[in-house]
Order: sequence, then C-alpha cells, then structure tokens
Amino acid sequence: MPELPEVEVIVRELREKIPGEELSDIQIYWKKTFVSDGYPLPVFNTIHAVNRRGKFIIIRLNQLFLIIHLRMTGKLIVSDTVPVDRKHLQVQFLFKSGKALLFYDPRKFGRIYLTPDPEEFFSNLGVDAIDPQFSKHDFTRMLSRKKGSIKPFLLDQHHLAGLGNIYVDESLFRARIHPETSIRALSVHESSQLYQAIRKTLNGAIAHMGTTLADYRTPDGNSGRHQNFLKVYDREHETCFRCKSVIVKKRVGGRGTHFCPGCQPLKK
DNA sequence: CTAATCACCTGAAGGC
DNA sequence: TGCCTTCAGGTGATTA
Repeated sequence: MPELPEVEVIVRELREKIPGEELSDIQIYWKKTFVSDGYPLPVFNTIHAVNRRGKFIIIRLNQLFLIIHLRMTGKLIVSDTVPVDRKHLQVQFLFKSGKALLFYDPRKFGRIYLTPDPEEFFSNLGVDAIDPQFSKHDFTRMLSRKKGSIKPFLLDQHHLAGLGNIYVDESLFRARIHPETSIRALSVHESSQLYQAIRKTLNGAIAHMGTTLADYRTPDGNSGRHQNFLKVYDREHETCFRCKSVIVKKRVGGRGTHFCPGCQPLKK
C-alpha cells in the first residue's frame, strides 16, 4: 500500500509522537514480521529519532535501529493505551508512559528489522526519489546505462527508492510518457520531464497526506486525500482530465498499469 | 542483464 | 446466500 509519500507522512507524525519514549515491553504475535537477526530485543531502549529512506521507516534506539517496511497492508498506530483492537496486530511496542506503538498487517508481508548498521542494511537500495542531492543529471546518467521498459525500471528500488505502482503511473502520465516506452527511446527532454514529474507527483501527494484507497492510515488513524487527485491510477474506463480519452488499464511488467492513450502514445 | 513466474498472506469484489 | 476466481498499494528468489 504505502509508497514514499505515505511513508513520509507516517514518519512526520511519528516524529511528533514517539521520540523520548522508553520501551518497556515488546510482544511479537507473528514471528516472521520481526527479524531480529540475532540481536537482543531492545527493551528499555529510548526512541531517539525517526527517519525515512525510500519506503523504509528508520527508528533510532540506543545502539540499534528498527527498520520498518509496511509492504502492502502494514500499518503503524500510536495509541495512548494498550490496544483494544487486536485483529491483525502482529507486533506491539509498549512504552513506560503507557502509550503503545502498534504494527497491524492483515497480509503479514510487512517486516520490522533490527540492525546496528543502517548504512550496511541499505547498501543495495537506490537513491531516495526526492533526495535534494539527487539531480536531473544523476537521473539521466542512471537511465543511460539501462535498457528495457521505463515502468519496471521506475519500480525497481535498486535504482530509485520510493516509487510504487500508483506514483509510477501518475508520474508517467504527468510526463506524457507511455509506461512501455523503452528507456533507450527516451529523449533528453523526456527524461528531464520525467524527473520533474516524479518530484512534483511525490511532493503533491505528501501535501495531500498520501493516497488512501483502502488500508492506508496515518499513525493517528487519519486517511489521506490524494486519492481525490489521481489522474490515471484507479481510473480505468474514466475520461482523461487533460484530453478526454478513455483511461486504459493493462499489465506491464506484471503490474496493473493505468495510462491515457491520448496523452501517452507509445513511440517505442 | 532483462523478463516472467512464483511465493509470501488475507480480504474484497465480481461472476455465476 | 454461497462458491470460485481474480486482484491488490511490494519485493525477493528462481528460472528462462
């Protein structure tokens, strides 16, 4: 479910709520969710900071870091009390203050990793898609070394980290590029448009607090609003706001892909 | 290297 | 109402 914008909104909210909290207990209800890698459970540690890289949430403790990936249906909730709703609760962190950080995940794909070394943990992860250090030139250079279709490339977190199925489709629409366009066929101008489109799309979604299609909620339990601003994703058979063509959905790289055949013609 | 498929899980939605 | 199939915001492993 959550892509970079949703994770960013979650991180901002967590940052308001949990730094300074001291862990008093950790309960793991679904073993595979919590990957301790042999390190002791960080009970009695303090939460020092909350950050993000791509779709990962990074929580700094005393010596170790909790690194969380929500995958499809993971949800973090900050509660003032021990949980009332325990359905799909996979991991529970209790604090000395009485508050709790709860990890819910119906599909159980999400993971919480424990590591002393985030740099090492992220050694194969691409650059964050809205990292200010990541330039248009870096992007075109990255593209020049690759072939294949543009959409699978954008989804691959080893290159750019943070885009998922919704925002790839939205970014390609904004840049007027067909998702099956071969990377080698992209002009310098198109690459540049795509770079801008990705940033505008992600930052716009953050401003709307993310996209809630079904499960996504912030740690306060709030929905996002960006679902009301989607241009192609989840709009199959509807009319393009820009050219009035009918939005198409087809499989590209194994993923349901939405685009406007009028605005995004395939040039190959 | 790229592409396709499966695996991991559950729930919602659509067809009959 | 119920059964069956398909699909879902993700990603890693395996196999052509």
